Amino acid sequence: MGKKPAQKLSRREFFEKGHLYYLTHLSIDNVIFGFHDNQLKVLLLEWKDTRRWCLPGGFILKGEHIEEAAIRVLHQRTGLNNIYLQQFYAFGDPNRERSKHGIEPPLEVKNKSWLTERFVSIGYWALVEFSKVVPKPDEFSETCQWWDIDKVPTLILDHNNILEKALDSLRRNLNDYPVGRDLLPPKFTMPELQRMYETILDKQLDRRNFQKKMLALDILERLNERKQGGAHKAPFLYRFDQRKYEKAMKQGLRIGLQ
Amino acid sequence: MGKKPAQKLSRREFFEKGHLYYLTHLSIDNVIFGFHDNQLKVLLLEWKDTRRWCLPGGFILKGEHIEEAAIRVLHQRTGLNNIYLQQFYAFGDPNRERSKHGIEPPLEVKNKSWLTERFVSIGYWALVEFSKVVPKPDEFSETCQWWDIDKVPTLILDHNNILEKALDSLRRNLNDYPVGRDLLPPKFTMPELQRMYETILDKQLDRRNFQKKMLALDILERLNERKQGGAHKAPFLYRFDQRKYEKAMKQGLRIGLQ
DNA sequence: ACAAAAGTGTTAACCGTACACCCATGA
DNA sequence: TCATGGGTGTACGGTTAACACTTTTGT
Repeated sequence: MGKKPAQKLSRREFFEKGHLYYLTHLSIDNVIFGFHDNQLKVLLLEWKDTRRWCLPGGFILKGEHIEEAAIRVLHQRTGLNNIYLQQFYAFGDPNRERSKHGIEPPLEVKNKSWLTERFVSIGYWALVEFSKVVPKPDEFSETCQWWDIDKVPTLILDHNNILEKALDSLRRNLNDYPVGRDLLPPKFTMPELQRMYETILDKQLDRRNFQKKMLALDILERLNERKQGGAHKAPFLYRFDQRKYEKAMKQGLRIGLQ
Repeated sequence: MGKKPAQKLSRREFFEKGHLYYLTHLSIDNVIFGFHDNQLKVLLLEWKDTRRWCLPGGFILKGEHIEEAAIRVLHQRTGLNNIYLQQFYAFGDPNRERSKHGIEPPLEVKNKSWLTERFVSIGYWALVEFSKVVPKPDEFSETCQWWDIDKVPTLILDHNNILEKALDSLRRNLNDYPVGRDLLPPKFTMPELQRMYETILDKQLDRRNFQKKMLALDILERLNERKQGGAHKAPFLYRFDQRKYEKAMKQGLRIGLQ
C-alpha cells in the first residue's frame, strides 16, 4: 500500500481502490503549452463519456513527490522527459467535486468511489517543443490534442480558470526568466523568437528593439547559417547557449519588454 | 460529516476522528509577517510536547475553501479579520510525515490516526499590523509569539524552507504590489515606510529617491500633521489612499527599487 | 523593378541614481 | 551651536522607445 500498484489498475479497480494507492482529495492539473504556426497552443483531453474537454491531470501516489506526479502525468500525455515544470497555484474551491459538474463515475461504483469527493488540485504549467510531442489520450479520454489558446472550449470544472491563471503565471515569468528553449526547436530565427514572445504576451513588439534586447541578454548564439526557403531575405539562425541559459534560469533576468 | 464539528473536538477525538471533518493528507501553513522596532517578525508556535517551534497551521474542513481555512487559522492565532492572504506554494515532498520527524501523536492513538500520514501543505503568507495582534497558542502549543526573521530557530518538518519561500514570494511581490498598509499603523512617516521596505528587502535605500518613488506611485496622502516626540525634525505623517491603494493592488505597480 | 522581410544604426525622452543644500529639533 | 534626521531639488548617465536606411530575395 502506498507504492505504485504492481500492475496497472483496471478502470473499475481505479474507482474502487484508487484511494489505496493515491492521496485522496488531491489532484494535479497540467497546463502544457506549445508553440506552432505563430500560435500558442495548449494540450487538452476529451472525456470518453461526457465528450467534454479538460486539462491533462492525474493523482499523486502515496510515496510520490507532487512534482514527480506532475512529471509522470506530463510524460504519459506527451512522451517527453526532462521538461521544465512550474507549479503556479493550488485550486481549493469546495465545489471542485466531479459530481457537482455532471462528471459521475460509472453507476456500479457510484457513492463508493473516492473520486466523488471534493478535490484540491495543484496546477503546473510546462513548455514543450510542439513537434516533439506525440499526444496520447489516457484510459478515460477519447482524444488528446492541441488547441489554439484563444479557441479553447468550455472545459470541465474550473479548468478554464486554471488555464487563465497558468497564462498569467507564464506571462509574469517571461520577464524574469528565459523561455524560448522549451517552446522552440533547437535552431530558430530572431523573428520566430519574437513571434513567440508576441503571442504569449499578446502584444506587438518593435522588431529592432527586440533584437537588441535579446542579444543583450547574452544567452543566444548566432550560427553561420540562415533559414532558407522563406520568400524574402534569409534570416540568421540562432540557438541558446546552454550554459548561459541555465545560469539565467537560476539567477533570473530583468527583460522588461515594452 | 464534512461540516464543521458541532462542538469543538477534544484532543483525542481530533486525532481519532479528525478525518471525518477535515481533508486528509492536506494542511495549511501560514507565514504571518509583522513589523516592529525596525524588524521584520514572524509569528511562531511552540509545541507542548516536543518544545519545538513551527509555523501556525491547520487543516481544511471538508466543505471549506482552502483560503477560508487559511483565514480561519490566521484569525485563531491573531484575532484579526480582513487580512490580506497570499497563497505562494504547495509543499509536496513525500517525507512530509510527522512520524518521520519525531512528531508522534499520543501513544494511545498511534497508528490509528490520520495525522501520521504524509501531508501536502499549502503555504500562505499574510501581512499584519504588529500592534493589533494578540497571539494565541492553539491547543497543541505552549506559546505563540513573534520572532525576528533573522533569529528564527530550527523549525519542525520543512517549515524553515516554507518560511524561506514565503520571504522570496513576499520580496517578489514588493515590486509589483503595494504592501505597507497591512504592516504599518494607519498613519506613518516616510522614514518608517522606508525602514519597512529596507527590512523586507534586506537592503539600504536612498532616502530621497525612495520618497520620490513612493510619492510617484500616487497611493499616499500626506496629512497636515507631523510625528512629534522624535529627537529631531518632526517628519510628516502619511496614510494610504484606500481607493488608489486597492486599484494598485488589482492592476499592479512596477516600483523597481534600486 | 518592386514589395516584403531582415540586418544595422541613430536619436531623443525618460528614469534611476548619486549627491547637495537647507530646515527643525534636542542635547 | 552642533549633531542628527528630515524635506526638497538638480545633474549626470544609462536604458528604452521611436524611427530611418540599407540589404536580400521571390515574383
